[in-house]
Amino acid sequence: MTEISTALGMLDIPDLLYGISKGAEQLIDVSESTWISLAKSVLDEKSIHIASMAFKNGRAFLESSEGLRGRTPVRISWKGPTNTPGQDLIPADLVVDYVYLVSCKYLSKNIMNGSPSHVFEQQLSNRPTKKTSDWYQKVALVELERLYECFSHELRGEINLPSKLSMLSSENKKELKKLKLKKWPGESSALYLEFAQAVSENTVKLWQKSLPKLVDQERLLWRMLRMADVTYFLLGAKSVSSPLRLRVATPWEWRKNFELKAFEIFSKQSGQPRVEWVAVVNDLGKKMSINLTGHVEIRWSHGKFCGSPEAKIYLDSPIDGIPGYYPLNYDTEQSSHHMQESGVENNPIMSTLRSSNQGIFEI
DNA sequence: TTAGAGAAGGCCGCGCGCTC
DNA sequence: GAGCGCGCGGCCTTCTCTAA
Repeated sequence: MTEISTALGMLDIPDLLYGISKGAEQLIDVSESTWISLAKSVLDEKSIHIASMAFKNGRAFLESSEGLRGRTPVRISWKGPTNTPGQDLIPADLVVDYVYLVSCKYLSKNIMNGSPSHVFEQQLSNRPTKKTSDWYQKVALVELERLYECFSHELRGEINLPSKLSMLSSENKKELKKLKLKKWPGESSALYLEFAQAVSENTVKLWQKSLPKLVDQERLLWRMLRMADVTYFLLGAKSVSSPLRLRVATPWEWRKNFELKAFEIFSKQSGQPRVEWVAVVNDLGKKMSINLTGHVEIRWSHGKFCGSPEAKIYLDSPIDGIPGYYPLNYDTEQSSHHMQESGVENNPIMSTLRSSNQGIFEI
C-alpha cells in the first residue's frame, strides 16, 4: 500500500484516490488484483492516513531538487512481494525511470535480517559465502542443551519430546510449533536467561574478532546502514505523524564528509540474546562528533528449537540523524499546490466507498 | 548418472500481544 | 502509546530422495 501510494504521488494525477481508482500505466508490475486489494485496504481509517502520507512523500520526491525536479516519470517499476535472488544490496521497492532507486520504510526500526554467521563472521559481505549453521549451537551449545533438557522435562504430559536436543526430529518440531508456547515453561525460563546471556557474550567475542581494524568496522557500518555503490532515496515515516524523506549517500560520499572514530560492541542482559553496537562518527564539516547506536537480536524466527536462529539488526538512533542520510530539499509551495486535492478525508470517492463498503472497481 | 519433485533451510519484513 | 519479544507468511536456495 505505501509503496504504490508513494509511486502514485510521483505521477501527474490529482490525488491518491483518483490514482487508486484509475490505476496508472506508468506503474509496472502491479497486477489488477493488487489494485483491487489496495482499493480495499484504504477503506480503513489508519491505512488511508499512512497511504496519504506515502502519496505526499511521492509528491515531495517529484518536486525535490535531488529527486525528479518536477519531471513526471515515464516508468516506475514496483518490486512487489517478490524477493531478489541473492542478497539485496539496496532495499529498493521502486525503480523510477530505470535510474532512481526508492526504498519505502514505514514505522520500522528494523534495518535488515540475516543469518548470524553472515552478520557476525562475514561482516554482511555482498553474498554470504560460508554455509550457515545453527548459531546457538556454535556459541552456547552447553547452555542450549541444558535449556532443552529442562524444557522437554517441563512439557512432559503435554507433548512427547526426546530428552536430548540432538534427538529432536522434524516431526517433534512440528508438534512443538502446534503448542504455540508464548512463555518458557516452569524452570526453563531461568535457564533461558542464562542461555541468552551466554549467546550474547560469546557472540560479542566472535564479532569483535571478525572486526580487527577500524576499516573493517567502517565497512560493516556502511552495510548495516544499507549504504551502497549508488545513492538511493528513503521515503517513509518515523511515526504516524512524521514523514521521512532522505537521500542515502554512497560510502565514497560518506568518506568525504565523515570519519569513523570508534566502533564498540557489547552484550546486554535482555529477555533474548542481544548485542549492542555504538559507532562514534566525526562530522568533518561541522567538526562535531555523532554517536550512532543500534542492536542485533539473535532469535528463532520459527518458534522455540525450530530451525536456525536469525540476526535482526536494529537502529536505535533517530534515522534522520544518521551521517550520510540527507533530508530531501523540495519546494513546499509547489508541492502543496500539487497536494491540494490529496485531502482524502473530504474526497467524494472516499465518502461513497465508506458508505457502500464496496471496492473502488465496482463503483 | 542425471533430472525432477518435494522438503527443509534461510532470508526478509510485517505485525500481534504483552508489559511498562 | 511505545517498546519489546517473538511468531507468521512468503519467497528463494539448497538438499535429499526417487525414478528413469
